[in-house]
Amino acid sequence: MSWPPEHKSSTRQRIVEAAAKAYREFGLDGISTAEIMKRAGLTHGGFYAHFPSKDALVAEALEMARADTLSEYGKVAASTPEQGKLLAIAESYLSSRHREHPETGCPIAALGSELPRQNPEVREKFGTGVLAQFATLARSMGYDEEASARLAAGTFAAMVGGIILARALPGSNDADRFLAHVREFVRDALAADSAAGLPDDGHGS
Amino acid sequence: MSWPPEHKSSTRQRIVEAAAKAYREFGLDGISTAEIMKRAGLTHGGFYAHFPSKDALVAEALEMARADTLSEYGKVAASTPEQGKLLAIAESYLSSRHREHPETGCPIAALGSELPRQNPEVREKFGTGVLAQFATLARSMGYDEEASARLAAGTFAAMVGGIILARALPGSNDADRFLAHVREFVRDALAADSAAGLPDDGHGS
DNA sequence: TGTACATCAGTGAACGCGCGTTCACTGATGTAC
DNA sequence: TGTACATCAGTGAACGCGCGTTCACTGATGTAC
Repeated sequence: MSWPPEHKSSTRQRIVEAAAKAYREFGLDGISTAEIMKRAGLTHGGFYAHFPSKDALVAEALEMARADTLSEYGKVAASTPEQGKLLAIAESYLSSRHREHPETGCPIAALGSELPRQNPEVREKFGTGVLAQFATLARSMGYDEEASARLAAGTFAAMVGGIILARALPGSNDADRFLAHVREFVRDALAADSAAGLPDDGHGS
Repeated sequence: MSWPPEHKSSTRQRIVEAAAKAYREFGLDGISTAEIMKRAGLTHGGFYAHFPSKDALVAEALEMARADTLSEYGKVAASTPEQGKLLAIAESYLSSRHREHPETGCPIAALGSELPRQNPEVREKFGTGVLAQFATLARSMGYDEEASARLAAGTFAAMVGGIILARALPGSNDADRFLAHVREFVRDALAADSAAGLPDDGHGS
């Protein structure tokens, strides 16, 4: 053992971090392992000393990006009273800042439509993480189970779709106006629901 | 002029159709021009007699997919009374069938997160189309302008995000349950809003 | 304390392969006579 | 009506190029004495 044991693992960590950022910025097919290694301060030859394949790096990078995003919105939730957590997360997510910075934002918004085409390992790992994250989110909402699943699902969908659509629009003015409309929509939807009362699931129609 | 004039243009049409379907199924980087030509019943060499570059085909294929999707939901709207059009479109969009068939579905749901990374021509053309389509949708809703922009934006976001998330989840049971929750969320949101009255924009808080 | 050594993280050249693109050619078509 | 011809849609081989991956080598490190 000639190197400090933490040396290799910290290098590995640096590669995963570089990948998590670069994949969100350029897409899973938009940046090479060589370029990622370069961004981690290394040459491409050493890649396979750390990972068995590119797909293995993709899986780890997605996992890191997802966990980072979760913890970021966990902080938002922590500083908000019980009833307002979901709305606070949604408004923070549906921001111009998030729209402008995919590389540090939610990996589902940055890479969502590429996920179904990844190999089964990558897809299953990430999908399971998303599902668990979503269930945790829903349960912490303070509604009964059926109502929280509905509110969390709808809000989550509007968040992801809102950012993806805003990024697809040409011109930041239209994009920001669109985002503002989605925030208002979510705010009204959550307000209407909590006004309808908590014990009952407040289900209209 | 030795060939009937419509011959070349119908071949070209066949290529665009094959591309529109294949890109939605495999992604913009997931299928080669050679394979698309094969699916159109041709060999790859002839590609550049029809298009100046792959990007040109991408732009046309996205445009066709977008227009097709618009007209499909236009039919749904046409067979629904004024107040229910938006909800009818959303429920049809947020279906298991749509989740299972990206290749004939909405190109934003299939390719949304790849769009910001396309070249400016492709991005601008498609983004402008989406914006125009969205504006048309909003105006035909029968609400006042501000309210329709808000409802159309939020519903549109929930539609796109709902399908993308459902496709990212592992296992069709969880995916379909998620889609059902998003449909309920949208239904409640639209019902709450129309209950709040039309002349005023029904805007809470 | 200083030197020889074994380890192994990292280097850099090379490999197939598939891609977008190019181009000389082929052969089916409608036209001229 | 039949034949020679010009046109051009489509063919298929070839081209660079960048990618993921492999591998023989280098040189910085901690250890043994």
